[in-house]
Amino acid sequence: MSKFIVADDHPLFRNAICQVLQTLEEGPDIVEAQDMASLQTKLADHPDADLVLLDLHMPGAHGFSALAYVKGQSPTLPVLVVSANEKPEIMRRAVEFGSHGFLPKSAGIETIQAAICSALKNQTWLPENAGAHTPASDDECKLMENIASLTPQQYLVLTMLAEGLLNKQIAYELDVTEATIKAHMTAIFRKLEVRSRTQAVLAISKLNLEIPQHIQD
Amino acid sequence: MSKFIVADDHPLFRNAICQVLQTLEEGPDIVEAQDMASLQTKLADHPDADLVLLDLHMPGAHGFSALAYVKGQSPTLPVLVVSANEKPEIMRRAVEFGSHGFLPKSAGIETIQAAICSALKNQTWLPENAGAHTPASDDECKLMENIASLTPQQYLVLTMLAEGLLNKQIAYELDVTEATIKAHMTAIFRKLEVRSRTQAVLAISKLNLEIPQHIQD
DNA sequence: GGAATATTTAGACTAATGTCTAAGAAAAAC
DNA sequence: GTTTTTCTTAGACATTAGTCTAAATATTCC
Repeated sequence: MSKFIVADDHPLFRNAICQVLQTLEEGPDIVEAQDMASLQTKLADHPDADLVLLDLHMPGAHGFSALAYVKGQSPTLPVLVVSANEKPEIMRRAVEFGSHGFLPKSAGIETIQAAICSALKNQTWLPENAGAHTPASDDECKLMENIASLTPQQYLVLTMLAEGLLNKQIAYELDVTEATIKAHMTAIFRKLEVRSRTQAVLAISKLNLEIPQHIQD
Repeated sequence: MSKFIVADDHPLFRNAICQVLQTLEEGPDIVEAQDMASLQTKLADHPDADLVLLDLHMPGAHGFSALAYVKGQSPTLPVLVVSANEKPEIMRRAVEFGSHGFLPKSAGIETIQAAICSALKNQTWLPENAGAHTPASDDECKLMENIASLTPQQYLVLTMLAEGLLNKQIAYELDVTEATIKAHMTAIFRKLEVRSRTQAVLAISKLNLEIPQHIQD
């Protein structure tokens, strides 16, 4: 019996995915996450998971940085990126960045089944229209590695920084003192090899998905 | 006789465009710019220009914010966006944001001629594969207007901020004091309706082109 | 010419950032 | 069960950021 983590902010879609998972085997163990914070928890709580289905558009998930984080926390856990975005570059970069494939949300049931089976067998799956492979730049790969090296709390702080929040506000949200946030910031800057919060925001922006979410919805 | 401003950082491509312009009429007046700073100068020096051919990938041009700036400075001057990017969303957004069309760099001579003629006649031109129209969000349009309201110097400071520079560094580059940069920053924040440099960077990032430049080149 | 706008700067201040040292507590890894 | 990593916090400190008031200069618009 396999254990799945389904990370998507859309309840209807999570439900649909669960339906498909149940066609693959009897009573699969399914863990759901509706945002990046809950995914962080579920990841830590279920180290025995066999596959993550990850929507890069979840609240708190800043594009590919979310993938970097999951791969950093669980390097051997297969990840299948799920997105409404169907651009070949995105699909290929998802694989380049360590996922086991890309599943467009428009896919039919058979396609979804095939992709999941491939990922469980540790194979990569891509839609037919993904086209030729374009390698990601060294800079980008380096950045993915750097983000993967962040601890869970550091990643959380980084995403809140990427919302434009002040240290004070982040501290309040996380119910810790500002000193703690400052310590995290310094650590984050070191790992991302930047010297200020502005540069950190610029770095993470480079991993953003291409189309702003509000356009394609 | 028409006057053209050709803004592209690639000398070969500028040259090619000039060739095409010369097929359209006898001895056209052609002004060239290789980066955003020189485009700012040329725009100010040539208020009688009839058309701008604008590459959004020029150094200093942060995606659509460059278009916003040109439209803000010269609201009635037709702009033809030129880019290697051929994504329909980009093309349509270019028009949505006030340009008179989108010219893919892969276009043939006849196509380029047609696009330029359309723009000169104040008509909009789009490639056939641009597809259906998707309106930009209100937020995005508002942001374009806000950027268009920036003065030339303010825009310049904003782009340097978007490079991750400190006030002190920007002041040194522009050969003014830090007090001047601070004054510009305060003005920029007001116009962009943000409260910190971090938020300003996030705002301008929303107008970035979809694919990082190093991938598609 | 006069009015409005853009650019520049200073000084004084407040607030926010960021680093360093040091250290306690909790959780995870081995 | 000890070691390592993570998370937390404090205090002191230096730097940077940002606002406000005020003003000089230059350009442009009408």
